[in-house]
Amino acid sequence: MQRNLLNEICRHLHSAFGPQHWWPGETPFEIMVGAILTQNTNWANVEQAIARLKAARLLRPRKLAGCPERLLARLIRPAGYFNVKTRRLLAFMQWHTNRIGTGPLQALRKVPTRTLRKELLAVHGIGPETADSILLYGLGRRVFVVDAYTRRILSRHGLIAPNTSYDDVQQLFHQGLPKSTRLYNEYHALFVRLGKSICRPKPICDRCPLFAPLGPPVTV
DNA sequence: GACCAGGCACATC
DNA sequence: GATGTGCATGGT
Repeated sequence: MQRNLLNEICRHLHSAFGPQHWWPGETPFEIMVGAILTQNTNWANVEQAIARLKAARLLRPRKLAGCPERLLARLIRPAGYFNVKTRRLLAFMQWHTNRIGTGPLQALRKVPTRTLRKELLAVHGIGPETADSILLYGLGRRVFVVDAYTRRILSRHGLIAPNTSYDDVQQLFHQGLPKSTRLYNEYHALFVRLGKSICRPKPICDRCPLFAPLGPPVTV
């Protein structure tokens, strides 16, 4: 792919859709929990689960870490896969307790992103997309999140092969975009925005705004 | 009733 | 290494 084509696409998406203000969440901890709950799940369902956790006053590290499995499963039920996600959340809480505890996130400042990513990927139920969502949106690290929409859109337009690996797609973004956490945040959200509007798994998106003329450059 | 949604682990070949 | 399958709810 041409080096600056990706950048142009992202800028065009921004001019078409505007800023997305991601990730929806009041605290980094809520964002991290949401990243696990949203696995293969509609965000509206996740919101219900998060609201139930909040109502139960469990959306805080110490409380969630000590929450009995059955109660947690009952509360996150609207998010689907509730038994699976209960185990994943509690596995994540073990990492969170060991690494962060109830202290300030500032304490993580000196830990390299590479190290944190490796640790997260070792947690049961956390794969590359979830790890990168936690790193980017929860911890403010400069990693691009590659999700199903991003891969689908790029592959539909012949910009990548359908079976391109997660890490290879991520590399394209890391190499093709200015190295900016803010841009990575905004551009990933924009790919999801575009994907939600027109790029479903089955129908081919022949009205994709990516094919519209590029607008003027936009400062993000 | 069918399809879809901001994945991942595990079994099997 | 590649492919298939289970996990589950709620909205359209």
